[in-house]
Amino acid sequence: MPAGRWSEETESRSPVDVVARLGVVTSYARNAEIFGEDQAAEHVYVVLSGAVRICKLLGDGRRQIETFCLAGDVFGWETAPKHRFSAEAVSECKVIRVKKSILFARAADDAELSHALWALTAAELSRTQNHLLVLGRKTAQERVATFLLDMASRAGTSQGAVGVEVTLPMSRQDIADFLGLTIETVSRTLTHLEETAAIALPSSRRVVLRDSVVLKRLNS
Amino acid sequence: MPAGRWSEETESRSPVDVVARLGVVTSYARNAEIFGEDQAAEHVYVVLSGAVRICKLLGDGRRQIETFCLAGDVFGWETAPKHRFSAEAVSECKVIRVKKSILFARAADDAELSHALWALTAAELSRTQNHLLVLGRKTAQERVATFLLDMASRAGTSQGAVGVEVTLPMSRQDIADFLGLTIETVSRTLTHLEETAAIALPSSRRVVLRDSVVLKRLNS
DNA sequence: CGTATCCTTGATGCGAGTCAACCGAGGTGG
DNA sequence: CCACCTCGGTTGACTCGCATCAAGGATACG
Repeated sequence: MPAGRWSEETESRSPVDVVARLGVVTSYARNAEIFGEDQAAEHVYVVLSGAVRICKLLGDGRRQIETFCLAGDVFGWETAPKHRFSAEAVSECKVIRVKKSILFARAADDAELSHALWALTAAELSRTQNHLLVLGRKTAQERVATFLLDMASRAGTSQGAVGVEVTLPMSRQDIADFLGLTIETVSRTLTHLEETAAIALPSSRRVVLRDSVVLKRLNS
Repeated sequence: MPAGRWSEETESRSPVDVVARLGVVTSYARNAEIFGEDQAAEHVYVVLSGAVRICKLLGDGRRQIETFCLAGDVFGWETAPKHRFSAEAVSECKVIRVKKSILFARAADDAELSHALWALTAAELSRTQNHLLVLGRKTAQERVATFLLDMASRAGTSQGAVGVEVTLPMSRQDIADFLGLTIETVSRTLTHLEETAAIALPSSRRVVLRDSVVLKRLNS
């Protein structure tokens, strides 16, 4: 496993690998809680396989999913001593858990690692800011289209290829709570996109992006 | 100006001061653009006085304000070589502009500064994530209440003091674009909060928090 | 005093939420 | 093997909160 220099533009494999080598692997069952809100934040996690949802709850049970973490993504990241959100396994998944104290100690005299930690946080901030625009200003159709394109690009498919099939690891409820919609609206919107031939739905969890021009127009 | 050790929990004055000493001061008129979307991101900024809005636009003109930066706040922060949002002066304001390259060079062999940069980014991420919950799941009343409490606490008033008056530097349109609402809904909601004695509005830009219990219940 | 800008208020419409029924894929046990 | 249940998803009828459209005030400024 080569060290690989960190560069500002690319999300090099290196920092995640560095983190990975310092921790231990744990498995979680579907819907298992990895950590809860207000729990002590002692670890940082890297997803190896499966998917994790990061969520916040309101007193009356309303839920907002901040992000979904797929293989290679890092979460648990915080300066605060307590987590300000919870993390749950969307599907059966494996994650690496690393003590924050160990990581920080190492970063203190490793400028490269230190920069990598910062870059990862900045990247997450950028994604979160994009999502703000989605939740604040986009319609249901636009939200769903944005979500599908995002999932497709994260699944590593070549950008804009026609007929790409994406398998969604999460339920409609998860999608709804991520997009600030209800389960019914998500379902109806997907049906509508299928009726207008923008996508195909061979099964509820599998989506084929048919007309990426239409989807991208909805994306902005 | 003492160096002051950076501590993980407190937002020490030190890192901002360090940044401040490396840059030059510039003034901007109301509504002036400080930088635009897709412009080269060569500087980082610190607000000295006044307020700045950070925004993103959709093709058809819909706008989402990501955050308002007040005195002491840092913005412009990004790993990417181009800005992914624009920054505009909400009111007459003064900011310090620092070359990112200089700052980064310094951070490379100053672990403390490096940690400070990371902590600032993490803090902004945390605020952005809270705002996701607001935009995704809160009602208009809750959004406005959350906003008012946030502005009050940032204005440095003692938490929860009754009768605190906050002066809002931004227009109703700015508030609406921050909260994912329309100007009319913001106005009506403020009127409604006034009618129910939760707040008082001596003038349109000045808000007195009368019943912080009601406001806090709306906050979650 | 006129005008521009910002804010408020009212009437009306629509997109998404709510409530409720139904469908279909597994899974389990008689 | 089939009856039954459960769980996730879809669909329909209706409601409601916020947006839209449209006037009308208030404040500041030349």
